[in-house]
Amino acid sequence: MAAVNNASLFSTLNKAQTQAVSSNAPTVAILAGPGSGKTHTLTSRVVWLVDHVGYQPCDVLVATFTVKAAREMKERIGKALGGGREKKIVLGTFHSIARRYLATYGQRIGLDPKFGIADDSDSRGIITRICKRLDTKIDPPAAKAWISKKKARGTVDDAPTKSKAFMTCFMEYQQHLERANLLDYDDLLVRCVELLRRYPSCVSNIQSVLIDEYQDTNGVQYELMKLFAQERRRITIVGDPDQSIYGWRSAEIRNLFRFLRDFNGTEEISLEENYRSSSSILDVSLRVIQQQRSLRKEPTGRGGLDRLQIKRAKAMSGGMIKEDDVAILLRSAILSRHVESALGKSGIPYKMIGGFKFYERTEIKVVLDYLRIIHQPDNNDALARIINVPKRGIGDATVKSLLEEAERGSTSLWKLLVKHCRGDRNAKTTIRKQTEQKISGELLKLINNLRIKWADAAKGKGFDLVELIEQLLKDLGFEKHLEDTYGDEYESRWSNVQEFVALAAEFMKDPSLTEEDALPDIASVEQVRETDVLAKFLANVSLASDKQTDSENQDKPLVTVSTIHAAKGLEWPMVFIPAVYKGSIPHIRSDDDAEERRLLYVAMTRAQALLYLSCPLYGSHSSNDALQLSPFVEDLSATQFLKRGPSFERPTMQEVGRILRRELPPEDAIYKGMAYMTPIEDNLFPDPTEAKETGRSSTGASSEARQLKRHKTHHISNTGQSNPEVVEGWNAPYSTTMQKSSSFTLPGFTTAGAHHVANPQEPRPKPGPAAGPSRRPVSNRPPAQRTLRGFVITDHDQSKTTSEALGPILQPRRVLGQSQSVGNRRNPIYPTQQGTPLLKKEASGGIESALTDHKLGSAKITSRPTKMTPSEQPQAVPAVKQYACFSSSPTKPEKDEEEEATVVLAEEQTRPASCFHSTTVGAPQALGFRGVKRPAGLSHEGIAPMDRLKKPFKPLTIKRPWRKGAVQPVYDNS
DNA sequence: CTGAGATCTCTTTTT
DNA sequence: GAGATCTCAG
Repeated sequence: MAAVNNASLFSTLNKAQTQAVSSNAPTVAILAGPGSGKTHTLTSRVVWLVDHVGYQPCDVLVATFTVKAAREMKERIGKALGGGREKKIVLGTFHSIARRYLATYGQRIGLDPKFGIADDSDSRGIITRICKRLDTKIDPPAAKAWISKKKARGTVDDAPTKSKAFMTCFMEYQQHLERANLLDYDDLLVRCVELLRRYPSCVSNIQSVLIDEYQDTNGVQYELMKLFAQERRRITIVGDPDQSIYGWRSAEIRNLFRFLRDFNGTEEISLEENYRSSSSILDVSLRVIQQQRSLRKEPTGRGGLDRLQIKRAKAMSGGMIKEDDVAILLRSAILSRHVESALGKSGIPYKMIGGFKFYERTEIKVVLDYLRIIHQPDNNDALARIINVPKRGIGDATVKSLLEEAERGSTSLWKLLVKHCRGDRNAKTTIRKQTEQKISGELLKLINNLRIKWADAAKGKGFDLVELIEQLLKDLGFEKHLEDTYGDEYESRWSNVQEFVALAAEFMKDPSLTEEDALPDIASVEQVRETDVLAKFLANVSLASDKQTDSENQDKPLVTVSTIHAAKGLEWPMVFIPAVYKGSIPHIRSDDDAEERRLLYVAMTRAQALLYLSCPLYGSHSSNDALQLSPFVEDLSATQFLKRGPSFERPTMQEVGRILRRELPPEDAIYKGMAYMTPIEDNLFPDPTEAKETGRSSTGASSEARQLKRHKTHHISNTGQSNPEVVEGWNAPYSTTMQKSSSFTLPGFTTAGAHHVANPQEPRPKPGPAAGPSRRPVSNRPPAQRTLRGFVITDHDQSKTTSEALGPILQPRRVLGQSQSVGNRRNPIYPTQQGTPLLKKEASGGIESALTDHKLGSAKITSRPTKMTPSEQPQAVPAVKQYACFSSSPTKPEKDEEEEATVVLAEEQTRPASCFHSTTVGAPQALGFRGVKRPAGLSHEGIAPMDRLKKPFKPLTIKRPWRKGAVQPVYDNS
């Protein structure tokens, strides 16, 4: 069997991947950059382990970090493995796997098998209450973060005084959870570690452990991984430190070291050679960008909105690009509102991933809380939340005092209420007669009834989860309640509830879709079989806080709107990142700029062919300040903002088609299809001059902003469902355009012709249609690939290497021509540009060019004499969008540069869309027009991924007992 | 004390 | 643009 399977298995793998998949080393570390086929490699390895090595699927454990990744992994393994065998694999997020072990074996460590999961809002609520009660000055969110860190990491280093208050809070919190029989997310991991330490037999069957996105592991997860694998110590990890974006969740890149240290003889494999496809993407994208650049000279239009771009892209590609090829990635989920409403108005179908939490909706939470109480009446928090929903005449004050009373008496709220209604309570808190009746009759009775029914159901009385929920809704008069509370808005709320019921039904139909299957039986180890569907359902809700909507919408192509975090591991032909402004990315509340930078990097590398970054000019709410472009792209944008949005001209689309390996329909077919709409050019936005005419010259940012706001409301009420393309884009007078544009609060627009494009790996040798996807030799190294090692070096030798490597970049100002973007080491990137490579040392020292090329912003820093002083910088910013295009096309002729300077100058007053172009380097201009002082260097703190790329490559310093390719450890695969 | 209406405040990312 | 919090009438 092996032979046949292997053939097909390896046919889709390149050499490095093959090596990774079929490695016989007990521990394998696969280090790879974006787009190098990590997931594919990992899934293939699972297949190999099962089909070739011969492990039972149930003896293989695969852990991921996000639900989506788990789902995808399962699907892909399922496809590759066949026969539904993937269901036997212990696969899921760390949390979900931990939960399964705890549910099955947790009793051994004194866990009540009916434990519930305290989700984020539960924890927050509990901690907030504790903080209030303790009357400490500590900030609940801070306390929460501290506690979580402490659990996830084991230690927290901070001032002892701080720790003390936090510690008290921590202990109270823990007690509270225990009383309510809850585990929070961190507890799932911590307790599972405890379990597996004390009872290794629970995982004695596990032959091999595989970890996806290893760079996201935190301390506990690392322990857990080791414990999962304790029987055989066979582990495969896959990761890319540059995509480490979960530092806030205590992910520690350091775990890579630990891994290499703890597992001597780890085989390390870089998936460099597989960068082929991406590399050709780079190459081709280059040309795409060029096409766009050539358009810049036409003075027709500028700016644009992604929703329009989407339509245009679709039209101009004759349907080659469809909605589902497009993703809009956001730093924060809240931003999706704007995007969603804009998409909605344009009639573009979309789906939202991440951030948007169905189960967090109030109406759903109420139902869930009832279910949780039915499952476990002692859940005080849940009970307290719904005790007065629907209104029963109990107010906050009473609830609070009841809760305190319960706490004092070491009992639960539920028990207290039951007692009270039976009349054996020495009332400390008075409850009114009327209220008492309601509680007794409507709440306690209702819940008790359902509990009894549910208990009977367990004995096979044919009462399932859906019926339970429906009964609950009926008994509660929930629809009426919603109507009373939400008025005309109630319909959507009620439909959410109905959707929830449908989800429950789906869950019942096929629990394995949403939730894992039972853990494998282990001879001689006794298990508690999870029989309670309700428990599983609730756990699933807590651990997979998003619904799966895919099933119904699969026929229609949908644009994806997603948080960047949730987009990790995915890719799309066309990607928009519409909020690249300071405060969003890096986020205002983030204290780790390097991580924010990686985040942007992750976002950008999701793009296969087309990448657009944009920056709105104003915040959406009451901010008087114009938004500033994210410092991460400052240097890029300074040179690469385009006046206009992208043009999806035929040559461009042809290249896109090549990248995607799709066929672009013939020209006539395309134009036939777009008879009545879609401007070919993106000229939504007025010229600077026109902007002035519309009365938009500087009157101060704040009044502008206000004006904007008015426009916004105005617009919303006035624009019907008419074809937005026509209305706004084309025939409408500018005033309308402005209104329309301002209605979209993420308007500014920075196109980036693919991140890759921003930094060409090579000079385009002969820009010709020959640039096919597979043409490039595999020697091109994916930049990020090395970085894992780069990182490793970093820890040892950081200061030195870094400062040397980054020295030139850190220099804030340089004179034109003196420095140059970091191009390909072997070949100066832009033939026409003068200047020397930034990193001479490396240039001679031989890091691969690609490593440095990959750098996003800083690789491109070049500068020229400042043309304007800071005092010339504009104060006011009219409402026009900015478009930026990251490109890497060759230097423009001098003339062009002059032109550009002029354009930028014009923007000084009127702030039209500004246009940057990487090749028309001009950071100072950007400086000028934005009125921002540029930081001394991009990489002021931490080592951003792209910066790390600049470090010379060194092999890992960790000693290993054998060399690659030499003696391999023998599998004891008896 | 409750409940309705008004006002303030925020807003990361995921399990 | 929703949630938490505050204010005041009953």
